[in-house]
Amino acid sequence: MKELKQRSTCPVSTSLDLLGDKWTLLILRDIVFAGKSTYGQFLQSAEKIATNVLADRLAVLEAQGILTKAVAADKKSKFTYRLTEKGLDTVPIIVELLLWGAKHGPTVVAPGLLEELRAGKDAAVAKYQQLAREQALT
Amino acid sequence: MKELKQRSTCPVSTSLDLLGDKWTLLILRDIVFAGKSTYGQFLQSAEKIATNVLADRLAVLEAQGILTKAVAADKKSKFTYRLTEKGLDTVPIIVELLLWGAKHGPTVVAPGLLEELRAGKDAAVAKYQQLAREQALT
DNA sequence: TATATTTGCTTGCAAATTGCAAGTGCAAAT
DNA sequence: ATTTGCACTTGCAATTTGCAAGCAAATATA
Repeated sequence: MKELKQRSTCPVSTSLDLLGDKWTLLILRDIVFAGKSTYGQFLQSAEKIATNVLADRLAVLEAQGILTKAVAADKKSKFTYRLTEKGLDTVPIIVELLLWGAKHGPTVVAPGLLEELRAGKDAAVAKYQQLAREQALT
Repeated sequence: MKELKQRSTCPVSTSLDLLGDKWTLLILRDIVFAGKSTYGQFLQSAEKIATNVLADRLAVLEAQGILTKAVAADKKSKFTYRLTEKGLDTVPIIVELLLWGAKHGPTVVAPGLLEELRAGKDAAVAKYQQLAREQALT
């Protein structure tokens, strides 16, 4: 089991110990905003994560209680990754990264999403968290 | 000049291309929440960043317009790093990381800060942004 | 004026992480 | 019985990180 080393007691630092890399939050983004849940789906994202890096991150995220791994409902040879409540609590972080990137970089955002977030951030965050919770039941 | 490679047009991904590592946001945290501004001060933080990594990150952040480098007011042999408006816009990201870390990890937070953030996130963000702006004038 | 110290880096090198390509094992479909 | 799909694992090269030391210019001290 890979233990996570904590560099300090600062909460920003502690969050970055787990989330501070180029891939982890993209996996969580895929679950929340793209409704993805399987290894194969994560591999298909535009950023092209390497297979070993994906496997490593999924293992760390599961070990840290950010997501759960379960046999898929339809196929026993397939796994379904879902966010825990701790994982759902990262949605505000992802949203702020999204807003910053959309404001300062050349990006493409799903139509309506920016407006929805700007109109009411808390409500939008709650909505996407709830959607992810409901998917976990199917 | 180190060019930043963009993995996709997703705004979350674009933000992580620049901010997605273990050190960059800690430097910004030090400026916003600890009032730091010099190379030597950044080196003294609890997380102990390596000198070459710090030099590299400061160069990237300056090149990307997140911070500005200027000769210090008191000493010509000293430099002062300050946030640009683009840099100040990362404060909400840092705040969300702080809140997540404080909720889910064993951390120590300055007394009153959590209460201040929970009482009114937007107002607190605006306050710390304004404080950083004012420091830039001294 | 000479010497020491402060400040902000740079350099060299070992260790760890990442990226790429290929391969493996198991379940399910054909 | 064989092939396909899915979830990884493995090997290896390239990049990034961490650590220790060194360096150069500006300032402080003797």
